[in-house]
Amino acid sequence: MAKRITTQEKILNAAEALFAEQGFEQTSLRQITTEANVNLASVNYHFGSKKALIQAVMARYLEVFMPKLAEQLTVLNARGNFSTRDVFDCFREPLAELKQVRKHGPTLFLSLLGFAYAEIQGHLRRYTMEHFGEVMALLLDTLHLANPQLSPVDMFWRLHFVLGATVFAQVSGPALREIAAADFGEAVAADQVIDRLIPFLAGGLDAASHSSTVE
Amino acid sequence: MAKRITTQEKILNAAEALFAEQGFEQTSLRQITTEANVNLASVNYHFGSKKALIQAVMARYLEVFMPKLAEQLTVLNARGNFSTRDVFDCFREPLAELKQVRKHGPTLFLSLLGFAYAEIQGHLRRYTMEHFGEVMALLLDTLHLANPQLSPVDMFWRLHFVLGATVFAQVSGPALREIAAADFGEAVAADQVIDRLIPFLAGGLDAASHSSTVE
DNA sequence: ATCCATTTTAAACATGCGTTTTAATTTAAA
DNA sequence: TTTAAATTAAAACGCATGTTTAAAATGGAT
Repeated sequence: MAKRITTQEKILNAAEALFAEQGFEQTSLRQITTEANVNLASVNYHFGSKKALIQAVMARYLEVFMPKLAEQLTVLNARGNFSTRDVFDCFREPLAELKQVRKHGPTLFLSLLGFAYAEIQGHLRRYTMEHFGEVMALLLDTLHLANPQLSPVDMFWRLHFVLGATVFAQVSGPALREIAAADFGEAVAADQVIDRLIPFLAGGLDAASHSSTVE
Repeated sequence: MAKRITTQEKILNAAEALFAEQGFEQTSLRQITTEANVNLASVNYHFGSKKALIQAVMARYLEVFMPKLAEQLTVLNARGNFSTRDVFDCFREPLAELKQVRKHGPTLFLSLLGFAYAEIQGHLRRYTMEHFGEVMALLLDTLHLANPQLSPVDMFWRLHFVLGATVFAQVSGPALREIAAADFGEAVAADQVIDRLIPFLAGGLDAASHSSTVE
């Protein structure tokens, strides 16, 4: 009664695991096909190119995550009178929803997103902007409503600072957790990193702008 | 009376410019030697390998920056009674000092640091930790003194969130500045990104810890 | 001026990459 | 069962990389 796993799925599963661990550019098709026990050429047969494979891996998560996030943000906007913290909490549920895609979906997705953002200079940039664009704009508007004292351009920059910190925490998370465990004897689960991160991000976003703090 | 520029210097100058723009792995030795107008093999002759060249490029800045930073932090610790903002301000002077190394030294160095941190999974990690280790520990202690309400392990994580946001702002800075200019009609110089960043970071670091904000 | 170590040069090497090709095999419909 | 399409398989292609080799050129010291 075990579900038949197609070659495409075998490739996607092996690819996403290796991508999340090493990044896109550092992972070769030969690694992927070896791990998936399929022929090298099958990647180009089923997906056309490595670029297309990367997009397919991302799409599997984005198509679940993005609508959910947009929905949460829309609800919050309709409610009105909310804080920065409320905006960030909109991410929790859509992220948890990714467990349905894959067991460790939330963690995998954040790692993938991290590498995608890190390699945004390359071919992923256009694709990312196309799919992130409108949700990003909605997020930007929502954050602006939560922090009307900040100008839109200030909010733009701070949102990207937030993304940078998040992405980096995720990408270098394993290494940092290892160091933290060694230096403080305190093991931290991957999920708890986000709990540490959110107050930091909210505090940064809510801070007074530079123009009003210049001495 | 123009100072004689050696082949090694020509290589270092061309390499650092390309590294700061594209990252280490994305820059080939052929690009570097073409830009520097030297022979391809001269890199391996003078530096031994590409790895060693990368370290030489970083070392030129680290050897100036790190002692200056340690000095500033030591002075601040001796003074006592300081804020997070004071700690961050310790970075300004050592960074400005890099103009003596190179005209656009501060910007170049931050970009290089960003890529180094981003590629920390590779061979740069050990080298980075060796040279950053003790200064990082001093920085951590100093930040803890500025924020005694946070536990050391909390501070550890927040410091890395800070580094992540900084690094990312630098690495993806050019692309973001382009977008900001298009969307807001507001051109932002590279230096001003740091002015936007510092209040954000200080606000994040000073935020209440998660344990006291859990609902 | 000669000699020897240093440096520069051109060429080739070995390796890994994404992709393409061509044939074999499997699958499913007629 | 036959037939045609879809899939898998093995091999090679073309290209770019870091590195090495061996000869040529350079530059001081004797």
